[in-house]
Amino acid sequence: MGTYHFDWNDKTRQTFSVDTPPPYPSGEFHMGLVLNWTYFDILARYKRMRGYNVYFPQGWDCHGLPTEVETEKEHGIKKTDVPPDKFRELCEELVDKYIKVMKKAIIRLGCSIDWTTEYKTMDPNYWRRTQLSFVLLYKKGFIYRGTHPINWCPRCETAIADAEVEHETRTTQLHYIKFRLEDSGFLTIATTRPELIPACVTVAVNPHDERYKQYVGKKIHVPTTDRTVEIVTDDLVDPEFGTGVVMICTYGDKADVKSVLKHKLPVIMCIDEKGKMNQNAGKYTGMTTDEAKKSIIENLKDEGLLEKTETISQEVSVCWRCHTPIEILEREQWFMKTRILTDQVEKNALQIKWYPDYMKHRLIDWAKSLDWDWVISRQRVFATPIPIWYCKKCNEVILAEPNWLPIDPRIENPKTDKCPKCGSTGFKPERDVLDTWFDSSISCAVHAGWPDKKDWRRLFPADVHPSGVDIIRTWAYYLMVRHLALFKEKPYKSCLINGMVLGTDGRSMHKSFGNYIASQDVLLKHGADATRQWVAGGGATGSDIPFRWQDVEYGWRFLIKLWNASRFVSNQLKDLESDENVEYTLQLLDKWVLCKAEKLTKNVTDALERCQFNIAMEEVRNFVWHVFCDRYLEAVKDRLYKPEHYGEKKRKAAQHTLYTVLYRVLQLLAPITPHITEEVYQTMYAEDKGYRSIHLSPWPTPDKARLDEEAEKHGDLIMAIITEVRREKAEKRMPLNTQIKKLRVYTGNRETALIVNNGKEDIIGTCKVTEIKVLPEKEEGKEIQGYPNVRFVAEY
RNA sequence: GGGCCCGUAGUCUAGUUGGUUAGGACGUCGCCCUCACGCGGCGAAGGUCGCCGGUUCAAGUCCGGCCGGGCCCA
Repeated sequence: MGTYHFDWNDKTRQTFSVDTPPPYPSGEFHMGLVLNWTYFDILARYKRMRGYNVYFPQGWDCHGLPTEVETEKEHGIKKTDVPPDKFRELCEELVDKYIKVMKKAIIRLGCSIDWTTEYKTMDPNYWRRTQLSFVLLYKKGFIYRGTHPINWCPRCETAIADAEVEHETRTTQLHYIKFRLEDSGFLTIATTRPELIPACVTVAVNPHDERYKQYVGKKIHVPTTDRTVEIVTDDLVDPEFGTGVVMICTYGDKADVKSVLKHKLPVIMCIDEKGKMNQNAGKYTGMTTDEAKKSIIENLKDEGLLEKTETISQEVSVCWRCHTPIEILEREQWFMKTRILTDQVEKNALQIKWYPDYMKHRLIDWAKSLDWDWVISRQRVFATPIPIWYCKKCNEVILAEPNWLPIDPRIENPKTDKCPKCGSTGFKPERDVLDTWFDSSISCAVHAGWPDKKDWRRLFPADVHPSGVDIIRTWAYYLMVRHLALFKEKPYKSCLINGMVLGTDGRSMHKSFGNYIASQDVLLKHGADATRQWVAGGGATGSDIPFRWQDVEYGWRFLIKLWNASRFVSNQLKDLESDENVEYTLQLLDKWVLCKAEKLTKNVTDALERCQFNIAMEEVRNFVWHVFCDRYLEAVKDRLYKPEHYGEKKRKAAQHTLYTVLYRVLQLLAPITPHITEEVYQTMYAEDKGYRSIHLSPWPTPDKARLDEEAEKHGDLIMAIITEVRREKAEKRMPLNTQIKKLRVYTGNRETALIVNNGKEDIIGTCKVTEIKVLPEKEEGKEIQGYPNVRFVAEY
């Protein structure tokens, strides 16, 4: 059984399950994923050492349009050129290729995943579960089919959900267009989308706008058409925008949808699924929206109806995958009722532990802001089929039974002879497929073993759901609504948020910005452990972190430092058979560093409990580099080199301390830098400690016996004296190894004198002192920083 | 317009419930050439913690206002 294997049969240890987000197999494991995966791998490794039976699965969220597009390109075909199952096969080949590449990157990064759990959402065994969840939600009344305004991406030619719509600021032209009043005269409206004039169903002004009160209720002629519409008032109209008169079209934006509903206006669609003008657009029929816009403006100009045009910047709604501006179309689609769950979402979001805490607002605010239910049908091929047929005669919906699944209605008929309503035997399949989020949003239940494992609730809800800040509104939200609807239970107990990776220029990292760094380059240059240090130490959990080569290099230098320190310790321990049964007399500085190691253990443990990886990282790096290496190792060298002078028991004490502290440090670092710690463990400790891997060793708990506050305080004083002596040598531009003939330390009192005397051997060894005198008097001399009464005089 | 977050040395950033001299990294400037490491070591300089006001014995931290930036949503 592998080191990271989850033991299903172990009922004694507590479980800890990670809801690993299955990534989209794009073929590149980018720095954002490195950040994400490192976070929860640190957590998984930490929990494993804490004694949990850690469940750390890995899946792949395979379906989606980018793969369709690339498959079409690669094979020079259109998705409709071949049967859906054939096209699916071609997509699967591509996805498998990309998964291989990404899997390699995850392994290289050192993630402690249990690969026996690997799954792909495109496997029939997975979409069986997606379909089952659809069937169950249908039966529970959460699924409905309806004709509603929906977001439509004309490039992808599919409906998309609110969560898939992003907003961008773009500069655009605001056209001032004269609409002829039926009586006489004109009103000038301002619009950025003149191509929608054929779909204009009313003209609106703000009810409080004095300028236009007289026109309310009057009829106005819609240019390019032979229609007139009534002028209405609407609070949504901003009197400051343009002329304060706007046209309401079906549909220009979501505000139009509200107005149409409010004023019970007709719907005139003039744009089709491909983003072209349809027959409602009159002479503009067949043009693209851009062509129609140009043409209409030309015509209005000719008629003298175009007053002026100005350039403004405007928020445009775009498709998050391709950044094409979306249209709002009215189409028949499948929906999941999500808004009825909003109160539940809020209640559960507040029960969940968020890292960091304020991220819960992202989920709650998003849930509350939704106007529409979730549109779950997509007009694509490479996705989970909707398990529905329609009766050819009476159009009755025939829902698949759970035991028919998985099933593709586009290929197979329902496993029933006749329509349950009219008895007819002809069926037509639902050709639409499910949103890919419908696949991935049951991950918590699927990871736990639903529906096949009887005891799946044992791993449900997941202990942690890790998520990028950008996908809280999709992943975290959809998980929540789906599991609440299916099981009346929240899907995860805690949510660990990672920020975005920024480029060295401070902007978010994008290929198009020219600030893109491929994770492969980073991993190849400095290795996984250095890269993971950049993640852990780069910034506070949840905040965006900039990519900096210097940070990775620092991590890499730290590894070299740790490696060399381990080498040194290993050399010094050559004659130490085993740490057991060694007689030693701990010296002040031994107790000092042991005490500091205990405090470090507590601080790192606390930080990891709170998912404050940056704090854990800094604590342990600081200790290893500055306390252990720069101070303790340097101070103890003399004692190690000259047992004949100090005595064997003092040397053994140093050896014991080195052995103990290095092991502690390796354990504390193991979750963050798994490779180097394992390597050192195997060569120096494995035989003695007996654990197969450092990652299976029990997490250290602070040893109260070693929490010697007095020794720490006294050691700090000895260290301060050493520092001050060095500072004087630096000030006098003398080499550090300059021999001091005589060092007099004045302590001001007898108590302090005893303390210094206790550590004088370390001062002698570290500062190269021939003779030291510790005197309780108060005398002139160089003051020790932080100890105003302690001074020294050195004779060189 | 609403919500959330942020503003700390030249640069990037840490700072849990308010409590010693605001921590770290990069960069800069001296010095060392010490037998684990020069991918080192020892030191130094550099901060009115955006601005204004308040609460408090005590504010980077809490409250209010202002200025500036980011994200999400209208």
